[in-house]
Amino acid sequence: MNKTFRPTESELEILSILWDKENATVREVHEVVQKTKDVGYTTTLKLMQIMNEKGLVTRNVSSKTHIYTPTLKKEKAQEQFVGKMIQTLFSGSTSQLVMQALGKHKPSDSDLAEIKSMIQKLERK
Amino acid sequence: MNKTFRPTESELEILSILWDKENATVREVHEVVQKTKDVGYTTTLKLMQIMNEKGLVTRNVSSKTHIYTPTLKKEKAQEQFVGKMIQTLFSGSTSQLVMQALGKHKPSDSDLAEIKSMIQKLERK
DNA sequence: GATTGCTTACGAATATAATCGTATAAAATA
DNA sequence: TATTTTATACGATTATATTCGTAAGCAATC
Repeated sequence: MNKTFRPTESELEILSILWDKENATVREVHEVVQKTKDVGYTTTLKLMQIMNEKGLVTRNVSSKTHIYTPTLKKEKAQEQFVGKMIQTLFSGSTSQLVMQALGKHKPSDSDLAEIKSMIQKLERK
Repeated sequence: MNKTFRPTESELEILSILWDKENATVREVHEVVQKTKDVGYTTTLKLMQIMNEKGLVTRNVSSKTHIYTPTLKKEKAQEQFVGKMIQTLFSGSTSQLVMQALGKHKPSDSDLAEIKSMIQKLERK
């Protein structure tokens, strides 16, 4: 079994910061959050405490300043959100999602090459 | 200018039904909603009334039973959600999203061919 | 040792989303 | 025409998410 987490918008923002840094203190996270949102320190603290209760993160409490680590893996979250999006917005069609993404946000040439080789691999299956 | 709507989860579900049917009455929408969620008719009604206030849908009131039409276009919603997802979950990398999608949900051969031709078009740009 | 600053804990306020019950009117039907 | 069915309107409740103020403890600095 593998519980499916459904992080809220704010939680997702914090998670993406944690994914970036591997792990971090509330202050470190808050410093990044502040760049985009104007909220108080205790707001970020509270959110991270709630995320801990939900099991989205764990924390190391051995020193006064706690260190938070995400338990939900980035890949898992990507999988969940992409899957959900394909269902609700693209009528279950992966290719439609891919076309939309490529059309609106063109990747670099090397990225295109990478995608191409992936498609070739898929075709051989 | 072009206001960016941010439909909630329930609103998105209703929108996807409306996109499918072009337009529909509350009862028609509710019948589909009921297949997945166990909620009362007035809940669906209320949601659609709120969506009307927000401008997510318009409605034709000329007969007793109102007919609702989505104003937010499916393509626009796709664009918004895909863009947001690329930013928050894929560090701004379109190709990463594409790879994830292709890896987890393999499209049909004809869809793959379609994607391939799209890539070729992009390469020429 | 007293003061200042940083940290967590936690209750409470506020905002937003979702749900439903009831009233009322129109239409369908008995 | 009386009754039943179906629709909207809308207030109220409940659930969930977000925000912040304040208390208390610890540590660095004065």
